[in-house]
Amino acid sequence: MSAIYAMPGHLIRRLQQISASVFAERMKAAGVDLTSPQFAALSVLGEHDGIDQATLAGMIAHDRPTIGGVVDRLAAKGLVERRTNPKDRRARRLSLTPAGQGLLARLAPVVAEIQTAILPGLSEQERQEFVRLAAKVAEAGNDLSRAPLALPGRKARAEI
Amino acid sequence: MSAIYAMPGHLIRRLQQISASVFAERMKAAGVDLTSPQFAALSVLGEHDGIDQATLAGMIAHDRPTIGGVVDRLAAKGLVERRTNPKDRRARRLSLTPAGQGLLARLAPVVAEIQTAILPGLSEQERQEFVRLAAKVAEAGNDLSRAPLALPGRKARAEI
DNA sequence: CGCAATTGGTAAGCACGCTTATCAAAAACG
DNA sequence: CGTTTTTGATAAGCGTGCTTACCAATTGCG
Repeated sequence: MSAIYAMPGHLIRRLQQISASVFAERMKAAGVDLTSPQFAALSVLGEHDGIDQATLAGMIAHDRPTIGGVVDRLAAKGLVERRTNPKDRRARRLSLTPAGQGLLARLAPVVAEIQTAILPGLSEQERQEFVRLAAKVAEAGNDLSRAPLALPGRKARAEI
Repeated sequence: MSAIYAMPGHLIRRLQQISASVFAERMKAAGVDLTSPQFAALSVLGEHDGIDQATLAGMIAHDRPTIGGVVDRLAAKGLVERRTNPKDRRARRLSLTPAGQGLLARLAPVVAEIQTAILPGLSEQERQEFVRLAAKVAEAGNDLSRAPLALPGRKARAEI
């Protein structure tokens, strides 16, 4: 047995792989063509209408170029609209189209189910413990990641 | 606060992001140009000389096309050699070059350090618990992933 | 006010990580 | 023995996720 199998780095990659597979499979079963970053973007936009791409990137912990591509594809599917902000002509304000809102509502139960399917083999208690530990690492390690989570401050939120 | 922040799927992605960043940064600090899948491949090859690409893919839980690219890059760096297996002319037998062996040995302490740095904010006990739970999920969910871990059977190992 | 530094967005490029498809070779089968 | 099935590798294509670099717009500061 190679040493890598007990390494957290390898295990995390495997979990990400399992998580992505489960997500893709369930979405396909629901007849929806959406990847998990696309869903994350949709979900945040559902709660924060009108934010720009850089803010969205910060809220789902991605870099700007990656989010640009994700939004491209969401826009191509007619789920998201991009409008130039007249107050800041660099920025693109994003909002869900009616189709995007409808899809998001329809997906709520599907995504809820996915969250338990993602952690197979664990008891309910273990699952909670896993989430607790993972959240702790995500918070402590936020600044170590290349694209840290950046929630907008109160002022920025008010300006939307 | 959006609902996504408590979802295991999102947390796992964040952990993977942190893990990849830490790995990249430490490798760079060590003056080594190697990504984490490249290291995983190198590590398995160090213990299983002469396996073919499909076997390697199974042992690090990747699909064959991905491993093909990883091996391409390792070969380009002069760390791995690819030879056609005369007994099965479809297969490419892989082995480390002396440079590959040397690098692998040099990296052992670096990689050991990385494993604790990957899980910041946890006590030693919590880290062990995290690894235990993650390993449990990885095992239970193996068949859910698109590229399950596939360790060669005793017979296949003997044939190498 | 005017210039410097910052910020939003995108382009180009690279490495995964997966899909489907294709080819050649080997194995399994009747 | 021949045919079908499986298997190893690769090609092409798509979607992240990141880097550096660049432009344009805005902000901060003297």
